[in-house]
Amino acid sequence: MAKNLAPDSTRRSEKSRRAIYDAALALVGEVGYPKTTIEGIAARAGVGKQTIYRWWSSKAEVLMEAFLDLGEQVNRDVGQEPYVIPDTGDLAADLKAVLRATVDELKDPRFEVPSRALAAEGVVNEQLGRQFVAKLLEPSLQLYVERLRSAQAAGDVRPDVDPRIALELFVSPLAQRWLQYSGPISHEYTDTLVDYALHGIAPR
Amino acid sequence: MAKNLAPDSTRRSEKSRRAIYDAALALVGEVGYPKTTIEGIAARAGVGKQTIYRWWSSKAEVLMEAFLDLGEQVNRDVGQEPYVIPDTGDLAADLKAVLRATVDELKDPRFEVPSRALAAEGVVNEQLGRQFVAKLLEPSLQLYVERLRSAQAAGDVRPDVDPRIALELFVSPLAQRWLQYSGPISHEYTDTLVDYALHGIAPR
Amino acid sequence: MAKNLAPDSTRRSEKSRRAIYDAALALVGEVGYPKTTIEGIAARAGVGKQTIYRWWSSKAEVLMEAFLDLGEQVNRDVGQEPYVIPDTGDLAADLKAVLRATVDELKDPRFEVPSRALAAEGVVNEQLGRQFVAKLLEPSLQLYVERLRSAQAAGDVRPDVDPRIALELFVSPLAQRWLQYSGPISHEYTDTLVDYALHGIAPR
Amino acid sequence: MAKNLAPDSTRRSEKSRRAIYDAALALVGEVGYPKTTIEGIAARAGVGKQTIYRWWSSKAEVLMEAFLDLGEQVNRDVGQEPYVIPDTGDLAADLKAVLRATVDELKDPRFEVPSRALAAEGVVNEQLGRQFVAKLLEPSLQLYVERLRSAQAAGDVRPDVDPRIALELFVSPLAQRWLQYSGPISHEYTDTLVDYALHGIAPR
DNA sequence: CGTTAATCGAGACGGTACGTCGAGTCTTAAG
DNA sequence: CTTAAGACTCGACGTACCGTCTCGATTAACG
Repeated sequence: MAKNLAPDSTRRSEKSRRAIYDAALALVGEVGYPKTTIEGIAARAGVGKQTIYRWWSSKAEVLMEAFLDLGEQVNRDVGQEPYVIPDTGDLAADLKAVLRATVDELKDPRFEVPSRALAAEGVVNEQLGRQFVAKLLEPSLQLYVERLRSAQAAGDVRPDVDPRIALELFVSPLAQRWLQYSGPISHEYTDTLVDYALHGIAPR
Repeated sequence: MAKNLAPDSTRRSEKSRRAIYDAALALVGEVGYPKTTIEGIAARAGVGKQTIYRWWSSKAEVLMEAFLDLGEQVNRDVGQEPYVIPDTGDLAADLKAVLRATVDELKDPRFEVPSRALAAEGVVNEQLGRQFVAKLLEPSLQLYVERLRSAQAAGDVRPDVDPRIALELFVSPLAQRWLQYSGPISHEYTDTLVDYALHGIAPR
Repeated sequence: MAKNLAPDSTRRSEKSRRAIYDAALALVGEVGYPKTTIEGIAARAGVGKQTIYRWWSSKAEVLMEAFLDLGEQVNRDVGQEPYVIPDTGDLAADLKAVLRATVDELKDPRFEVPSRALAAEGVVNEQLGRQFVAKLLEPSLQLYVERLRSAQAAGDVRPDVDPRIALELFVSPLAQRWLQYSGPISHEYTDTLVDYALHGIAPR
Repeated sequence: MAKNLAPDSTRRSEKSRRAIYDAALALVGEVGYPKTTIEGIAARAGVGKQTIYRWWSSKAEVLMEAFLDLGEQVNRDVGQEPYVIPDTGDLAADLKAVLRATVDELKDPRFEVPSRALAAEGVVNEQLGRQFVAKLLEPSLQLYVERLRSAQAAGDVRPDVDPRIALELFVSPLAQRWLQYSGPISHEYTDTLVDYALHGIAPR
């Protein structure tokens, strides 16, 4: 009997999956996350509702995969390197450059709506939140860890500093302002963050 | 004609308002935000749905006010000062103390569920997000601004530093870890943040 | 104690009563009986809801009184005689004339909507139905009874015939066709009814 | 697009339909028509409200079909002939017999409440009223038409009489008394109606 | 002829039902 | 066995009215 466990993924329709991803992202972009419904995604994708329920367990999960897929797709298109932090030897300049790029990306509506949607869901749904962090946030943060390690090797960062924590000094403020609308975001702002973070706010 | 705008707030039932606040907070605590419904709040409060719709325009708004009210209530009970940052002259120690208290509060389930709910809604609903910031977040942050200004006067913080930005160096990382489950939260962690923020991560 | 019983009718506002009658009839005419609401009547009459509930116990009752009042008003305007059945000595002609007038009245939209509303309510609400009959229907039927009695005296109707039943032979068919849309209504039709009723359908 | 028109009736759940008919009739019988609600029918039938709204557009329509179905069901149970008017050759006796049976039926509460409900709704809602007549009333009246035609052939009714009108002489008075509570209903009463109708009220 | 108690307009209140939407499950027919 | 389609039960939505209940602000009978 035991019929309901584990659909056979070898028989899965690739076309439907693509259509679902596309529909989900399009709808979230057009009407926002709360008004995006499974029913709506199915209709837009020309797919039965069951096809969605068979492979995903929630709207958030669909969107998460769609978003991840979008990322991979973009990466495949652009080149293989997902995106890296430059290492010119000038730590401050490198960090400022990356953060400026991040500021621009955060303001790109193509990414903004689904990112917010996922982030918001993650705040309230711990499981999804951890997934979001593991699959989307942490990989990016690891790039900073690496850059900071390299800076430690070059003597530009104190050796006793924990890079995973240090990076939060400039990344988290930006993240918070964006997430919570707690302040304006600009290149000057992130430049200032880098300066403060590198040298502290206490007088030398 | 124009009859539907602005109910007469002088005739508002205080008892109903209280009951609605209580029910909303209780339900959010018990079943979580998404499963908290207007219908449920009304039923629990022993109130007609219309009485909620008359005075609030969304579940989020109800919860926001309920939460604000809870804060005020607690403040009234405890004493008049909402809560302040000590100024012992030792900036690092003062900040560490407050942040440790914040860590504890963030883990208190009484506040955690509704806070998350509101924060999450604010991520996705800009209007509410800005309200959340203005009414709940910014007032707290202003306390840090004041403490940092005092530290600048005492020569413990460089005079060219913008306190509103500087405070984010230690507040935002904690906020992000809490909001996004992007890392563990502990007293050691916040102590470290203060140290890094005050003196920077670059060698002197 | 006993405060709620019997409002003091000497203090009753005549202006409000008139306004309520007018509003009720206007609304029933405009939107039909089911969409006519107490709230709507009150708003239209510029009257508090309580003023309606104080003096009437249901929508149907308001409408009934409004309709009765309308009748009296019309009678007052036209002349004192409500309306009578002529007695020219020619029974068939007299009945045909009255029924032709009735046909015309039934088609007058000014009376049709509220009459139907009341009649319908009376079908389902026995108390109101009996009131409707007693106050509106029976007085009219009594006129036929009198005319038939006079005809019996003149030898135009068999003396053993019960006039109260006899009148139904021509009145009820018209009433049913009108009430139930069970057939078209015309002067020819009522003429035929009178002929059949007077002489029967069996051959002599 | 155009998705909302015409649900696929081949996939309709027969079980739900039956349950809805049963619930509707039961509720109308128990609490009366005005207190019978779609919500109540759905709950009683163990059915989603949408399933009702999908297939019917109003409470009246549901009840109408339920009532029609009840009739068919009864007919199926009893025998194939719906019910006929006897033709013993004695027209008066035959009519009296049928009308006596009708009187009894009109007093049977099993039929009375829903019949009144439908009739009342039909008074005020022309579309439904005509449906009521077409599906329920007229078929019964046709039986009288046929019996009268047969009587005409036998020379018991004048050949120039229109049977469709003639039947109203005895049917409509009964109908009106029942519908409007305008008089008592009894076997003697209907007998009298038949006598009057057949021979007229004028002396021979 | 003021007093005062009831009625008045207004509308907030606790409720019930409305008709709609979407969730997630289940069934059917086609491939 | 998966798929598109969509009917099903369920529950919440936000709205409309119900009938009850305060509120001042008029009134109108009577003291």
